[in-house]
Amino acid sequence: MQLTANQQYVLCALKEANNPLSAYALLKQLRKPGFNAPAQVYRALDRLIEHGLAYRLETLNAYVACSQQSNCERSLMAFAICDACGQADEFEVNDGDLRHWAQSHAFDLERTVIEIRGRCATCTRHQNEGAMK
Amino acid sequence: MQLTANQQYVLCALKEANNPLSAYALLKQLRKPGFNAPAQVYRALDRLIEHGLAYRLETLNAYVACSQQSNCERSLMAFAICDACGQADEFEVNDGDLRHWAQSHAFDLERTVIEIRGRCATCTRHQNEGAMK
DNA sequence: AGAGGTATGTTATAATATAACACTTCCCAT
DNA sequence: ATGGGAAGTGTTATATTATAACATACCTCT
Repeated sequence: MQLTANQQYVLCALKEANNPLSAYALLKQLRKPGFNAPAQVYRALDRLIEHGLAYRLETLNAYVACSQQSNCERSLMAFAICDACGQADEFEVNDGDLRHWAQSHAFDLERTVIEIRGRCATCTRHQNEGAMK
Repeated sequence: MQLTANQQYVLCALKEANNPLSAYALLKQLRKPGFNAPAQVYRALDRLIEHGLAYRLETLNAYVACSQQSNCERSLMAFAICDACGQADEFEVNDGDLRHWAQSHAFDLERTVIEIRGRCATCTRHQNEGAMK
């Protein structure tokens, strides 16, 4: 898989970010390398997502690089998104339940989205410390 | 739980629709009863969602009425969304896996989103018939 | 009656995403 | 080698989704 220059720019920006980035945040960052319009960002994102190198977080309208070294494509990834700090953790889940429902309802499953929202360990700890004063 | 007039209008519109409706589709439908601005729709939706009477479909930016008679709040609901006809089926899933991940990572889970995309049984059948000509 | 909370109507604007079109680049089949 | 097609690019314009802000209205409890 060979990435174009634009796709590499976007992927690098996502990898260097600590948090998910919106398409417009990416655009802002990539003005210097020559990005001028949202379509450029969205097109690169589309390809990256197609190839499993990035994900769109549906509950956030934002994008992240795939954090797994190997094949994200083989397994189902879920995201835990912290509402306090914005970090998104990717993890693998067993989708047996969903596949079972799909099969028993003759639903031809193409794509699965699983996102959980809440507070990450770090932010929960800080919140508690605050409360203890 | 007592709904206001606006909330009832929105809930009825959602219930009568076969498919998920966008906020602006709702607005368009509710011009006659006196809706004039998106904020009116969004506010009503917020309350309905808060009370478990409606859901937002994150992958669709659209809204549906809860299809369960009883308490959707007690269990985790997932949606199967057909990319051909747009229908969204609500069903209950076991989120043991996710809760387990959250617990073992000290993630304070607030909300879970599960949506699957694909083709419903009916549309898959029609597609096949089409291909058989 | 009046204070506090929630809902409402309204105007304006922010944030996210796509359409459309002309042009380029690259590959490879003739 | 060449020209034809697929994919990518740069650009302008616009569509779609969502929120901010603020004045007013409507309840409910005292």
